[in-house]
Amino acid sequence: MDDLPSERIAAELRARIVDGDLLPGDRLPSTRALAAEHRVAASTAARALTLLRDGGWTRTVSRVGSVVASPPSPVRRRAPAADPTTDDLVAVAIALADAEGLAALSMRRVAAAFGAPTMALYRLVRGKEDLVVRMIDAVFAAAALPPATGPWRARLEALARRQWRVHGRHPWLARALSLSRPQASPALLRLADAELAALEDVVDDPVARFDLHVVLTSFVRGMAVDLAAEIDAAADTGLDADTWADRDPALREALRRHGGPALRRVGDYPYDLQRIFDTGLAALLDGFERIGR
Amino acid sequence: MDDLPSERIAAELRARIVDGDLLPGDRLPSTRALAAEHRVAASTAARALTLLRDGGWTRTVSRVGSVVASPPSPVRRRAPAADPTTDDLVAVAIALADAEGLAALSMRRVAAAFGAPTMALYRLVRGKEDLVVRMIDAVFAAAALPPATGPWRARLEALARRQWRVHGRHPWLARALSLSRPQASPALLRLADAELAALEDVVDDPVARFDLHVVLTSFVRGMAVDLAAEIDAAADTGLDADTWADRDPALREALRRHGGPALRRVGDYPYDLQRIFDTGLAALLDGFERIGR
DNA sequence: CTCCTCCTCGATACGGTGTCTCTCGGAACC
DNA sequence: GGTTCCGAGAGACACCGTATCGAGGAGGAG
Repeated sequence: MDDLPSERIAAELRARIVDGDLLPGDRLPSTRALAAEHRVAASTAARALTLLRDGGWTRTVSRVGSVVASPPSPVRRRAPAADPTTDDLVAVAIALADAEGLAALSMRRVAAAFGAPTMALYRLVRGKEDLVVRMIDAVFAAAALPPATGPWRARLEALARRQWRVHGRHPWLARALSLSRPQASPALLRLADAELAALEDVVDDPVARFDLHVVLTSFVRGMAVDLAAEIDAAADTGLDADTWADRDPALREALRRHGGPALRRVGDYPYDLQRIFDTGLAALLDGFERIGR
Repeated sequence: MDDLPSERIAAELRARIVDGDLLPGDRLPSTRALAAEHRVAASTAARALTLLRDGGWTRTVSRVGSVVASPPSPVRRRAPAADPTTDDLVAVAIALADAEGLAALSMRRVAAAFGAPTMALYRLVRGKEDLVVRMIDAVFAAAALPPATGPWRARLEALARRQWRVHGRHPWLARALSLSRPQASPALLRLADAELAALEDVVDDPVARFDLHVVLTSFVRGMAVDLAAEIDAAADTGLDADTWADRDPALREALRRHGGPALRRVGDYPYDLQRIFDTGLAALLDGFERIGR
């Protein structure tokens, strides 16, 4: 994470401030001095200073340079001067991914849609992975949490269906979730909290409770992969095949060649993911009920 | 699937042979003639002829060109002279993905590991997606199917655990499955068949049966995404964190900031995916049992 | 008002990706 | 032995994510 030279330099300076080596009011080394000391470009050193300023560690004093700020108040550090347009950027990226899929989500294309030069994105976002994580958080944050009252089963069902609907609206989501390592997204944490609260009525053991939360989430995510495939298969072919095997002749052929007797006995299968999701969710919650008893 | 010009041409010629338009011993159009007729590069036309020859439809006669072969015996067609090195290539690719992850799986790197120039891969494999699909098929085909006898629950459990173990051995698999559109892989079809056979003892309605199959498969796949993240997180950090929040300080911090009361009540959570998988599988099969009754 | 310092910005560059194309060397027949 | 043909592989192409660095503007000091 701290692989960028600018971040390495910023971290080092931050350490000196924390250690008391640099006191409030002290001047930090100038951009030029930093550049020479660390053998990096001046702009790299400048970005290190910017990072510190954005973090509230320093302030810039005209004609003097960067100066260690007064011990940052908790409030200051809690809201690190988030550039308001970052949210706009994320919204644009979501729209692009919705329209053209995750594969089309390149920094250059997002920048074009955003009306900014490519490298301007890197001032709002740490990199592509950061952008994707913010997109994930944003789509989950957009839908309101269902009320936290009533029987646990109804609450869990509502929560699962909420996630399912988000996946339906944003087909890229399942792939993004499986590509990016699980992140501490506020919206996802709120979701987890709501699920855990509902699960408190199912099992007392907190570990078992969390296990069930992971199970439910994984189930929805697993189904969402199918949903994503379904949605952009429909987008590709223009028609959404009702029947599984109709979707593509190669599949039907392979089925004929490699499919065993049980598969053949199924015959024409009306492929309807919503029905399958309902079935699976009901089965899983039935299982939860049995655990509770 | 038949998007490549060479395959389109091969398919057309194959159709003419099947129709009797071209009889055994007849000369096929020369490479040049095909190229001119279809307005493609000579090498493309040549590849079409190669495809036919590899499929056993034609043989090459010196100084004459391609000639329609005698009606291929069933045996011949069953084993379409599969270039034996394709399997070697897939094995090399699997080893590379196991060792360095899906991100490192580039055609150039596979070619280097395979000891061949990059473009040589394209004679064994249609492209990268084709390679990945073959990898998926290969890893599922490698493990033997459990015996198809005994109570349905034990059979389903064995099948699910088998898939789970495959995911554990090949962490790239979950991501590959979610990236590639579902393919008609022989090994996966055999798996589906076995699951459906076991499910025949659960529900009579074939549609509901297939629904349950999709549910079970999706559950395993969803859990496998977590498994993949876990495995390569462990590979990155070197240590495998027993406790969920220990894994990375940023997560702990986010938990403190955004985590709600229910999340906090969980406290230190021993993160053990095998236990979670067991719990989830048991819950799901409990649900299946209730449907059966 | 002028000058000078500093910083911000974005064009460019780099090392990668998957795949197509085209040229060249060599083998096989007249 | 000359010519024809084919296949192999090097390079080209259009992208990707992002580090770097030169040019430009903003803003305070004198």
